[in-house]
Amino acid sequence: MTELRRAASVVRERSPVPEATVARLPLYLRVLTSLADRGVHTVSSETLATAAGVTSAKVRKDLSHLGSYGTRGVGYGVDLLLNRIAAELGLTEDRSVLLVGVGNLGHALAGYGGFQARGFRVVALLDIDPCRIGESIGGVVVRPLDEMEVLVEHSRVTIGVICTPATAAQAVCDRLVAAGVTSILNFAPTVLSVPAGVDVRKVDLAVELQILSFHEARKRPASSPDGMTRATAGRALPRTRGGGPLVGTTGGEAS
Amino acid sequence: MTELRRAASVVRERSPVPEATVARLPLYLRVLTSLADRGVHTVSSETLATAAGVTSAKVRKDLSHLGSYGTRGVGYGVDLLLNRIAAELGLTEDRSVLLVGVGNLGHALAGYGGFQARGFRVVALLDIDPCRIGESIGGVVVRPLDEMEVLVEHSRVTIGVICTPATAAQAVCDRLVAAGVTSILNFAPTVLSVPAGVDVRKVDLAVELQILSFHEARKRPASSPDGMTRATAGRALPRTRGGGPLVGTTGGEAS
DNA sequence: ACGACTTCGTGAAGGCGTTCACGAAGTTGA
DNA sequence: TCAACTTCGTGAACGCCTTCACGAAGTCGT
Repeated sequence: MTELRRAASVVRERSPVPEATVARLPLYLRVLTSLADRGVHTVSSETLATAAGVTSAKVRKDLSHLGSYGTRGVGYGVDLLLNRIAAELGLTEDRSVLLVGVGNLGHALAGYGGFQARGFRVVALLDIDPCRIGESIGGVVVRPLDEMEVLVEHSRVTIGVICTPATAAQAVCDRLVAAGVTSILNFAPTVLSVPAGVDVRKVDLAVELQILSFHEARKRPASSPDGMTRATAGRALPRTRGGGPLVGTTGGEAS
Repeated sequence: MTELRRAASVVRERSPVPEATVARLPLYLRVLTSLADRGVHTVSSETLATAAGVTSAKVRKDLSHLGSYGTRGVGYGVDLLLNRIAAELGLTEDRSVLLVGVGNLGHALAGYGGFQARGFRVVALLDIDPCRIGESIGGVVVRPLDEMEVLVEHSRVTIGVICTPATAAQAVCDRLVAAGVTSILNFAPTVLSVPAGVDVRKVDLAVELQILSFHEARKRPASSPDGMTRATAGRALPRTRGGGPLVGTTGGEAS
């Protein structure tokens, strides 16, 4: 107000969108899409909050980072907000995705409809196993790993999905980065190291279960089955390792 | 003190473990398991931190919530710490898991080796589609949805995994809760409402990609359709968002 | 036109988590 | 034994995010 307002036509935000807000934008987007499909034209922060499972204050604060797109006394325009969030998430142009490792999980992700439904196109599938090459999943043919560089160059892929065993993940990651991929979604249970400027997000399915298990343990206080106290001497982890590999192969693909 | 302290031998901490710490314990557990397999007996917070991709201060603070299990000047005993974390996560007794919805993703999760490798047993698979019933995945046979209540009762399952389409998720969730399940891992892209006392964690694969897309959009301002190719790949800090033409084409929900 | 009502946008306060810095407590070597 | 060194455990400061509370700004009914 007192400050000289930059009256430029472009939205000159610095980078006012907190990471926590970014993580919720896809949630709002999903709700708004559903509302739009049902023909709803306006929505209040309260309604949107309930549908998204958050508080209304959070919704308003989050959306305020994108600018003022609401109308006081009415709410937010569904279509307007929907476009605004889609733009903020960079979904106006569809993003191409390359998936490496068509094993158990990779195969499922390749055929997962949710990706395409929300603006992502899996343009290439890669695997090192000759048996899998040539197979078609969701209209995309599995190609040998060596074609990675050519594919990235050609199709302008910027996002890579790693579904390989943990042991191969870092090597694949390095090749992806070298080829020009700048965002990686990692499903392998291992920590990836990448140069600055490359984003990595990881999804570890077992970790989610372990977190639930933690809370379960607090609900049912470790009932001692035989009346003996928990003073086990040996390994408590019920791992049933048959042979002992040198490198810890916890998890990973099992095909 | 004011409260009668239980002198039991078991650790009876209330819940001084912050949620953020809980989320990292599985990570430490994975690293420690790997170290144990390699015959390493002690590890410093610095080494553990590097392997887990966090800072050493964070490791020490996290582990301090579990008690003093380190030795100054030396580090942490790998086996000791491994057992301690496993106990904290409730993994000393193996947790049974029930999976509902053996579709694309559910099928992959049922066969995912990572669960069993880390102390979880998928004891039942359910689906409503008659065509899928009878199929065996990883040694477990797919059963009709109606057997849910009996199975939960019998096998003492406390964790349920939902891999159904979004439209069916809430109904399945309600049945699970009614049957006695108190922790739910939800892969369906919808918000589940549950009574107090039930924990829900959600994993939305498309959301992860959308978050990556957000950061991609900031790396490459997207406006110029054919500006630079790869020559300037890397740093692009001075983001200058151009007012992009919004063509929001976000598809509807997918199965 | 205008008061009543609804809802957004936002400063302020509070809570949680991360990072820093350093004393405490152990080991190692002579 | 004792000094030098390593590393843990932790109080304190800092920053991010959430929550609260309320003014601002619009709509609606008469």
